[in-house]
Amino acid sequence: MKIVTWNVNSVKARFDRVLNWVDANQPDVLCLQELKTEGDAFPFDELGDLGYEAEILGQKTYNGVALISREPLEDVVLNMGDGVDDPQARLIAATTGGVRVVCVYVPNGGQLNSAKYPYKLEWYARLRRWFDAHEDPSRPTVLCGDFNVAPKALDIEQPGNWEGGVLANDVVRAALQGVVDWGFVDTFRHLHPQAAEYSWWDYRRRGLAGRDGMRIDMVYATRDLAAVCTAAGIDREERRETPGWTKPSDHAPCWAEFDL
DNA sequence: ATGCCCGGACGTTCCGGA
Repeated sequence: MKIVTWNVNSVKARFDRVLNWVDANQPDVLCLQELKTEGDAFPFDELGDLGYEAEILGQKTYNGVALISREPLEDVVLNMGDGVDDPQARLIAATTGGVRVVCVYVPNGGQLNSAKYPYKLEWYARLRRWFDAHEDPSRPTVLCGDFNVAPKALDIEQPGNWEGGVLANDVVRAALQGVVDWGFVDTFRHLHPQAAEYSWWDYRRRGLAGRDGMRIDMVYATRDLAAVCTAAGIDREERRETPGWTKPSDHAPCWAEFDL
């Protein structure tokens, strides 16, 4: 089973690229973030033609997440439902092909001194409580998405540009670790302990050529599932500009394969 | 010098992204 996460930065602007990528790469499960639509622009019909069904939690302009699978999507959950007044569409979960899949778009955090930063930290704390209350770490579970945290200095191409900021400091890393400690393994890092590969390149820093990438998109799996993870990688080519073709997202698809 | 690029919209400039 091949599971992929991809922050597409508007599914409407990325319509052709998403369908082309799915057709070329044939994932079993695809998790998308930053749809930036409530659903009218989502390619339900075109994905159906390729053999997929989809569930989405849309939002106009910002956020929005989707789960796309060849197998039925069951027991769908939309956002955490924890009583917090939070209208942002950042979590969708479902069971498909025998695996519980949770797709998240973690808040960016803005600046350290902005209100968005404590919102990010609280979102991570809520996510851990949500797992404690609703999910079972003994079940095969995948948590994937855009975590807006580089787990280690190794995950940053130019640490001097980012260390200490909202994506790379001890506090946000501890917040991410709090969720990971529920029972997850970072599949990419598990299989490639020393690999310097990245999943996001800022549009403002000349893309891939700017050599300033970060690995902030991950596919986490529970231990038993990670034990049968046979391959994991990042499709850096998808981040490349293609003359005469739709522009790339600033994030690359990140994938893991499980021998199920 | 910390900027540069994108997508979206109560759009012609702003916000958010990370």
